[in-house]
Amino acid sequence: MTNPANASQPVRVRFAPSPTGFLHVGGARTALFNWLYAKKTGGTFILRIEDTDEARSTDASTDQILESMKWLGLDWDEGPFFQSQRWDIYEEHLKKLHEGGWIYPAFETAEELEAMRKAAMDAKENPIYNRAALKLSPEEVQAKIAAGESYVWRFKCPAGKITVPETLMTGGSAGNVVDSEELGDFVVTRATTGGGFGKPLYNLVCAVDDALMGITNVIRGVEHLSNAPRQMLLMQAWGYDVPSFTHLPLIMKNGKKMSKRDGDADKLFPVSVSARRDLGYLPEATVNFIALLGWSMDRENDLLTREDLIANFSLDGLSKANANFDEDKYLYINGWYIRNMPQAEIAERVKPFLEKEGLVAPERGNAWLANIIELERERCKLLSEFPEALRYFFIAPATYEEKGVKKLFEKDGVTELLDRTAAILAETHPFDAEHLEGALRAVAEEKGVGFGKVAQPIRLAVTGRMASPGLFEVLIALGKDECLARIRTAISHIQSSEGVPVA
RNA sequence: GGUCCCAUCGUCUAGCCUGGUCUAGGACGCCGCCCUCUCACGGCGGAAACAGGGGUUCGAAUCCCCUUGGGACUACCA
Repeated sequence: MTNPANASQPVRVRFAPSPTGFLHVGGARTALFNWLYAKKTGGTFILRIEDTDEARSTDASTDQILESMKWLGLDWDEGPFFQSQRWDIYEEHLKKLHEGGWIYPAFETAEELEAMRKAAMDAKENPIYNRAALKLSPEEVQAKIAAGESYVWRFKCPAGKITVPETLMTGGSAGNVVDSEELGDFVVTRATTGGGFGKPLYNLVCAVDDALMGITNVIRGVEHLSNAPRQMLLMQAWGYDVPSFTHLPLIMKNGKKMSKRDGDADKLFPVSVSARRDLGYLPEATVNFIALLGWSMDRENDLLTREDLIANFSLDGLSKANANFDEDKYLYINGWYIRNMPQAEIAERVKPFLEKEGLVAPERGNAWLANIIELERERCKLLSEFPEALRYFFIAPATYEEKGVKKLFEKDGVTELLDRTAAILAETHPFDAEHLEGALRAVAEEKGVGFGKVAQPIRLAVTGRMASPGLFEVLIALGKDECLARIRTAISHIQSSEGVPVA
């Protein structure tokens, strides 16, 4: 086996997305693992944009990928490099391949190839190219080119078994052993005419760049496993060192590979990083969660900081089995970060989500805002849940939870209770937790009921809900006047002939 | 169809390479209890897995083979 280039050199890894859509969580994990490996080893993380498919690549996509990487905190040391700006380099390499007799033109049309493939499959054979073009004499080739026939360049795979320096998907061997004849003479350029080379294709540009950029470890999704031997053959044809390869297991969703083709159709569970961000997932939670897809730090801990990840990441700790994208766990981890973030920090992050829903109260001030966010944070697992959770602090309830209305407002004596409580509240000075508790306990005692019997109707009257943070905190945040107004509104609803409006 | 990869609780996984310490550990989810003005948070406890079959061995989740299951690739995309 070829000596991997990473024997003792400093680590150089890369993330090489194609800008044909957004960065999805699978790509993010690939980027993260590369980034982590670089950080852990003190190596270099390179970003390369694989935009050789001019028909499908867009600048908007590149922008979105870069933005998502930044949001995740995956900063790169070199790049971004764009393959579309490196045509000359690939042309040079094509020339070398040609001079070395490694490539040859093949004239079959796509339709012919498709028919051959189908025939091979029907005959239960491996559908690889039959090398018909290789049997053409130089004169025949010249004649076809002169006649303006379209052709592609194919790489002539040498016979024999080759061992790709793969670290993970080895099938129990020292590397990934493949019979190069089963690879087929793969295509390295797009179709062209007139004797030139045509635009280079993925396997070629990837091999050139990985070699030229001095990549020591190619870490990418397992869907590229079968490309590794081809890229290795190419690198060897040029006389370059071959990096070591680590092919990551797939991230599955609903039993199949999670792909950007799945899109963000599912509004609750989109696959793009940017849509997750808009839903209120945190970058630290996202990084933590995707790191756990195919890797684990130890047998105990799942809540990992970026520092934990860097300090403990290792290619040896990688799992080979495909990982299922567990939404529940993602949500749990996100909630954990929301709960454990510094107070000022969480307030800053929630603010834009509130503003987007028009929930602003400049007259209350920033301290008040931070306070109410603090009150609800343990009930929210996504930043986008805050607007609904905090709505009653900004707007008096127009409706009341139906279950609560039945259970609390339709009970005998509730108006008296509410009325009495309002009266006591009105006399409570100062309006703080200590005095509030004294006041409400006094009402409970006076009525001969448990404390909850007093607290619950008040909560429903003031928030419209059955559940909320501690009642005193809510009342204080709202202020005495607002509380009294809401209680009176509730009473009038209960007494009105139309009944209480329910949600 | 061909080639290749993979296989521990429902899910993410530890353990597997270097067989015995595994009556298989943790986490999410689920259930129960506690805390409690509700919800949530938190605490405690519970149910829950080595895909099946053959070997090798004194001994296998760990090594080998087969079966089954899942997946990827099979483009003049990346």
